[in-house]
Amino acid sequence: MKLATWNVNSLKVRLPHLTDWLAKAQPDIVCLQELKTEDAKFPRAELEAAGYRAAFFGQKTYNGVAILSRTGAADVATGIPGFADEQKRVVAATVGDMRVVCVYCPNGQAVGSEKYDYKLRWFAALGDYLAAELQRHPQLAVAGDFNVAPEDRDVHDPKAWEGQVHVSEPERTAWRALLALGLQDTFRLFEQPEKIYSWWDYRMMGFRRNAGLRIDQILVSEPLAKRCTAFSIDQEPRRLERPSAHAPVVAEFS
DNA sequence: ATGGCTACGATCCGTAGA
Repeated sequence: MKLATWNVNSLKVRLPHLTDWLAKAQPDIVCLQELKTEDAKFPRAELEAAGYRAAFFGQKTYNGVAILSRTGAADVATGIPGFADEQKRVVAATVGDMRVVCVYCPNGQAVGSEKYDYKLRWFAALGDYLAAELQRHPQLAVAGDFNVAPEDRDVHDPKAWEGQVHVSEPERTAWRALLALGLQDTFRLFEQPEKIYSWWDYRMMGFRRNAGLRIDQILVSEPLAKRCTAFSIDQEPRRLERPSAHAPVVAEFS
């Protein structure tokens, strides 16, 4: 069972990349972020032709998330219950025996900004939500763009990034609070080479220089961690013309 | 050197991303 997550940065622009990748990688479940597409314009027919049904929570211009699956999803929930938010950042669904929560965590813009405060409040609300989900669903996966590089080894140049948004201590503490609920970072379940990232800046040839951050993650509950057999980040789509800045991240389960 | 891409929705520039 392959579970993937990919921030596509416009589903409309990236649809050819996405359908090509689905055909090659053959994932069973795919969490998508930054659709930048309202629900009425969601490319349902194209994705169904590719073999995937979709649960989506779209928004014009910004944000927007979806869960694609071969088998279809049950008990779809949108947003964070009890957290009023205009921004469409969360969709959850049950696929087979797995509960999947797809998240597009706020960027935060700059430490100390209004958006940074929103990011920290949003993470606190997400933590409350995931605690409840873990009670109800032992086989829980939380996949998406967390917009936090958890440790310095997840950052190409920790010195340059020190104290900046995505790596600041309050953000890392908020990210670790999710693990404290009983979730594990599938990337760290395996021996990993150094300098593995999931996002590279469009500017300054970020990808060619491997100037990246590992901000896209798949977190899983203990029972799912025991079933996790492989992890990979597929850099191939990042090499294409007009790529998303993010690479697809994949975890496999027995 | 505080820039540098990319997408979007609005026009031919501003906002946002990370």
